[in-house]
Amino acid sequence: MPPPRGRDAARTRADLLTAARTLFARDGYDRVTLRAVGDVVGVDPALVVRYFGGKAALFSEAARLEIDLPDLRGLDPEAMADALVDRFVALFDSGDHLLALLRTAATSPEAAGALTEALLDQAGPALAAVAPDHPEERAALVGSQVVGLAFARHVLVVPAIAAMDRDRLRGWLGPTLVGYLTGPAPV
Amino acid sequence: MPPPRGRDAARTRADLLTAARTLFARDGYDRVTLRAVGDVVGVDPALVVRYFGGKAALFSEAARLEIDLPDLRGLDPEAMADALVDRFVALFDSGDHLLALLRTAATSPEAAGALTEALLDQAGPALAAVAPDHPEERAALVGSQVVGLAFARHVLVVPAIAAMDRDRLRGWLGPTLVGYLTGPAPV
DNA sequence: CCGCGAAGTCAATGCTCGGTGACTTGGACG
DNA sequence: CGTCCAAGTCACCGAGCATTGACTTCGCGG
Repeated sequence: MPPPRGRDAARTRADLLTAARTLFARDGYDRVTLRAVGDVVGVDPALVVRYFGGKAALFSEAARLEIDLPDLRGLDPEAMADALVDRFVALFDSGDHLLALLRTAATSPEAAGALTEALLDQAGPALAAVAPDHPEERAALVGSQVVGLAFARHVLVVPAIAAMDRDRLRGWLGPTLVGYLTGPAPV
Repeated sequence: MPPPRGRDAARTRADLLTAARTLFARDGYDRVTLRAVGDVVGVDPALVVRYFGGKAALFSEAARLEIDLPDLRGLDPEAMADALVDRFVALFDSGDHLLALLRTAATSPEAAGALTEALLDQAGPALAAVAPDHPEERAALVGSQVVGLAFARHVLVVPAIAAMDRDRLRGWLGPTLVGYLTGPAPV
């Protein structure tokens, strides 16, 4: 049993935020109710709107994404593949931010914009830095495979993909991602 | 102006179905209302539940997916790549079934199951037929890239990807898909 | 021209949700 | 021990939704 919840606004706020993130990651924006968020923490739903201003604001704070790709320049292909897969897999295997954003992006243009922006503005430059040409296309293709993997693994839960450990993911996806980034462009 | 809607149940039903499919593809299950579906056709929402039994039944009829992959056996890699990309791109570039299912799968376990099942049971065997080993993993990886592409192109609308024509998609994705299917497996 | 069944309408019901504002309670501090 | 403000609660809107069942209207066959 956790210590019997003192009246600590900062702690309550933080608890609400992580509870919301978990629920958003599992159910998506529309199907999460402020009542449910409050229940998880054991607090009245009105507090949620008091602390965050409303459901939309709660979401945008809970789903803020930080991709933090390492510098890929100078890495040999193998190392680059490992770095990419490791970082992206960590992003959706541990941490609910990406999943919350992904689930919600499917039906909310704002969330879709936020996810696209995170992918393009945060991961984009690091990816483009090692692309010999067509940097936007290459970065976007990497993003598409990452998003597809996250979807298959956590939303669809395709058994063959959900069962892969990180090594296996590295083995399959590494070549694809590095190929998109540094391989030859079509015609 | 279309002919002033006679009282034709079959036609009304069909119109409702395609209207629903379009809306589901654009907004996802939760954000589509039976009122909206009725409005598109110019008919009372109660008719929708009369004809289909309810919103859930309407969706599952509207989003029924037929993937219809051609036989890939005996094709050289280039031809196989073209066949795969062409079919999958057609599936989400023209036709709302896949998009409706994809948008909804993000937040509905039933829709997620339906999409997974379509991918595995319909496309799976055709893909597995040309896989030298690990057929489930290979088919699932193809599926993950296809889903990611659909998501990036139609949900996120990443400019670099939304702008690609079919030839360019073939050039970028063909090698990846064929690589997943017939390339060497990791270690 | 009439009547009857199918096609479509209408109003109402019950539910859930986000958000609001007045209220109560806890605890730190003097 | 008492005061006082922040932390938390409570009851309550107003809106939107799917679904229901009784009603009305169209149009075809006789």
